[in-house]
Amino acid sequence: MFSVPTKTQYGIRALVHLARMEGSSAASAEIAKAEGIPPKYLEGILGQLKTAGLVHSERGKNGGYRLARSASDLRMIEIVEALEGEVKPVGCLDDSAVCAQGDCCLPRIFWVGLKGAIDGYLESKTLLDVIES
Amino acid sequence: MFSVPTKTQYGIRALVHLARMEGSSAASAEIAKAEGIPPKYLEGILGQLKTAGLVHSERGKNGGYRLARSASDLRMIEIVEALEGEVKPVGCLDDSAVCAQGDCCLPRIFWVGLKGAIDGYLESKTLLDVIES
DNA sequence: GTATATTCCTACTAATTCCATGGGAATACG
DNA sequence: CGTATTCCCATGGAATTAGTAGGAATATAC
Repeated sequence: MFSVPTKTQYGIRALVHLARMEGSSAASAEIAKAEGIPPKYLEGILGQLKTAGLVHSERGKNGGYRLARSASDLRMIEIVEALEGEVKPVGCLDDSAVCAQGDCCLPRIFWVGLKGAIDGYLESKTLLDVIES
Repeated sequence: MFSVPTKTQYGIRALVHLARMEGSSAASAEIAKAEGIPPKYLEGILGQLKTAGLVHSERGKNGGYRLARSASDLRMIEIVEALEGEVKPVGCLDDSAVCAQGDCCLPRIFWVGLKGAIDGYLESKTLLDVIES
């Protein structure tokens, strides 16, 4: 239950790698080799992280990726949401009047609470915390 | 991210239904109709809940299901684990020495913490909490 | 003891999501 | 110009989830 997709695990490991570069950049293929991540797959993952503004990139020879911010300023929830979208245990989290009958939406508050517990943890941790743990 | 399978949502709604029966039993088909759950699918779900000891059942005419314990004594984590297994964000939660190289297992502590946050919430809530929320 | 309502068991299919892979265009450096 | 890199789009296989189907076993009521 609640297993984390490889995409997210790969993404975090890639960011850990970048955080250790101390400001200099690393190429996708280089990270992939060091971390044991399928190279082509990682390209896409880094693309998503770039779109979300978590990393910067430079093309061409000597190009590569680097963190957009310091590791202490990168919250884990940003990373997770960039790669997999918002934490959303069930579809009807917001809308309290979806179901006309039955107990369909009764557990809604319960799921909202679960989202709160998960979000709270992910917001409390930064990339630096992960590296130093 | 972290979406809850329909099986678990259905299972919880079925238990909510049973909790409201005040001790008397309800047939699977009856619950399915009232809650808008595919009948044959619900049969299997109730079977799992029975195997886990969360409900009791009686066969034959006038048979059906009832809660094995009072709603205030049924923790939500029991229900989730009965239907989907243990909360396990990543595979290598226990073994701290799985990965020989790379940053594969560095984030382990982070995932252990996430499991703790989720488990903590699910342990703190009972079926009665869900009904009364 | 027969009809009926129910759980219980096993297997199967359909749909969806996850996990990549492939080919090549655009860009930058030397 | 040659090479290393990001970037973009499409495709395919694997795994999981979701739901169906058929019928055996069991209990009740008449």
